[in-house]
Amino acid sequence: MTARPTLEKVAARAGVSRATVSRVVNGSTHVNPEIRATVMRAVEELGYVPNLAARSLVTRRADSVALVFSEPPTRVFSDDPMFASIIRGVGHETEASDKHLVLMLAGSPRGQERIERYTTAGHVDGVIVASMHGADPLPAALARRGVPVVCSGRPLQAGVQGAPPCVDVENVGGAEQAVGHLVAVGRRRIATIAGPQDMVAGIDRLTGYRNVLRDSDRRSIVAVGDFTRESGVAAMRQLLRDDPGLDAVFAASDMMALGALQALRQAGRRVPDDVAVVGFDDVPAAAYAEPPLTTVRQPLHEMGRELARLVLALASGQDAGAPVILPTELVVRDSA
Amino acid sequence: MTARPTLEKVAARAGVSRATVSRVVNGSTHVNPEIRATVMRAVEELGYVPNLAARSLVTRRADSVALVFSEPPTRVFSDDPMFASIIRGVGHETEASDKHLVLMLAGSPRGQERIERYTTAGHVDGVIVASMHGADPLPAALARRGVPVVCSGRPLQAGVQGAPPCVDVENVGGAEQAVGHLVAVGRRRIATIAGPQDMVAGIDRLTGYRNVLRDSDRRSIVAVGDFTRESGVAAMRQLLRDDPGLDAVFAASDMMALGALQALRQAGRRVPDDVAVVGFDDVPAAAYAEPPLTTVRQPLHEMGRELARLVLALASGQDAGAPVILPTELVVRDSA
DNA sequence: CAAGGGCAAGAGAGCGCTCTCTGACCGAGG
DNA sequence: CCTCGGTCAGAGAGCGCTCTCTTGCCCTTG
Repeated sequence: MTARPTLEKVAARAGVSRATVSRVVNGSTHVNPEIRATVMRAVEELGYVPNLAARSLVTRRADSVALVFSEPPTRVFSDDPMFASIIRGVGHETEASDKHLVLMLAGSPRGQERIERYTTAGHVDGVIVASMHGADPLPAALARRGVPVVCSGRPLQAGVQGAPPCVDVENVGGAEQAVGHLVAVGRRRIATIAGPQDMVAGIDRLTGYRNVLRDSDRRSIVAVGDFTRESGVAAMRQLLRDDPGLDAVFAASDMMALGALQALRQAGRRVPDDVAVVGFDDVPAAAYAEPPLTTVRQPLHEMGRELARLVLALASGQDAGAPVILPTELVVRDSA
Repeated sequence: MTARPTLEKVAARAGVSRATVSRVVNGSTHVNPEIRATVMRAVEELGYVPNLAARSLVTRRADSVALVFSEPPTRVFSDDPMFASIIRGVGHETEASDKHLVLMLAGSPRGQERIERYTTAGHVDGVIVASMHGADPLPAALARRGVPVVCSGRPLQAGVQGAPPCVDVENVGGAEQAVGHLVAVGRRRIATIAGPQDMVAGIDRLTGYRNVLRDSDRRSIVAVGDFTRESGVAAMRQLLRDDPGLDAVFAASDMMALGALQALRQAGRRVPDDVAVVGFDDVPAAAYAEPPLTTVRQPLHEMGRELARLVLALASGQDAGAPVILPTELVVRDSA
């Protein structure tokens, strides 16, 4: 690694002081255009790039944002295209603001601690916590130390004063759309494969399901999965045992819906003729399922962008404002 | 944000000098155990966390690694679970080495330039370039400036002196396994849906296909896709037009294989009875396809880990060594 | 013509840390 | 007795940058 030029070097070359070069590099006004040009040339010729560590040391800004997945990454990253979309959205926005994105995956408990140390140490301007579990202690810990933090997904203890700002989708509303559609097409015995009940998305989507059933005077038939395909298969089988006469299923995630499709096929039920199926997420695979899956689309990319925008706003001293809730949209395909 | 304690503060509290605290914090030997304990206590009580910017400024290390996806991220991150696996693998390893992971997605040309500036500026100890396009100028630019760089996927100009070190999978060998299997089960007219011919993975897998066909005295039937599902559908249709009598297809990616499955179904061909299909990648969806897809598994997670290990080794001054080529494995399911 | 105001550039003090160098103190050997 | 080598803690010099403060200049004004 060859020695990289410093401000000092550039200043010497341009025949000005360090301070002036700094002003030019940082785009300050109040610099004589002629001198500015000279400095620019020197910067160019020397290939000068500011040392961020030095800058960060004095400005106490890091120009970076941490994106934390504090789940054990196995589940998080395997199947689920959602996380990639969020990452993309966040990256999109951080790039636009010229910030860097530090990705932290909490594999081990040691990783957890590491993340907490790192993020609370002021090495980032803000933290996006994409953990879906409500019980995650990280957001609160960060907030306590004054680090700007934004959560993806309404935290479980929401409503409590001091809950960190968050970005979420209309989980209740989306589920209502899905189940409402099932009701509208005349289904009578509508079951659900709920998500894990320690995650807000799991809880809220079940709430939406129950809301519609209550209002339409139907009995609820519930099995619980963990958002994975395998759990969808198991839950569907359970449902078929519990109520062989069911004629519709709302799955709280597309992966579970795909699993349900598989279980239904194995059980000899036709979709949607015998059993209508609606999922949630609109993952790419949903459109290619057999039959193509009717589902509730969430704007993941937009969610990532919003997350980044919000944390950046907080980092620049603005107030949090109300939680951002993004709309969902029912995508009707063939399965219901 | 409350003022975070500095080394100075800790030193004052422990009644020692800054240097001693530094020694303790950095785990140097040659410190009296008693004093060490006192210092540790002070660190604990004050909640001291070292300022990385300051440390980095003097040590000229960044303790972080950049992972660059220099493709337009649309394709990269959408469907493809591969990237998530690589990220996970890299994250796994960086965490183990207590390094940070800076993720950079080149969306725009401006992003490209930004990445180049950032990575060449010495703000990271090393760079992992996960661009699959052989023509990417970034690795060479980095190598020129002395920044440790590792590529995922053998670069196109390999063999040329000064090609950066890389980690790749047995693309040729994997394709040979796949097509060999097709030959072994008695297929006569074996077509391929090749990947893009400006990517090494695309080129190499086609080479593997041709190798086996040549040796087994069969005619090659080739259509080219771009690794996406949609392109798989289109290519399969083309193939069916070109040679309606084909009885097997090797697709250079699972997504294309899934597309092929769909096109075959629509064309009324049974898989594997009429046409056998083999994919490449072993994405999670492959196991759930109708019928479950026979494919070539690549150890993506391991690839990520190896990538990280390699760049970390380079960063610590070790030599590159030969390219790391990870083995692939034929996973026989029902489609062939 | 002197005094005041405004603006551009330089000087210099750190930001928090590491690391070399110096100095103090100990026990051993001449 | 003094010297020598060895170990461990402190002193202090920066790392490259930003930013406040000061200085110097020119133009306006009384």
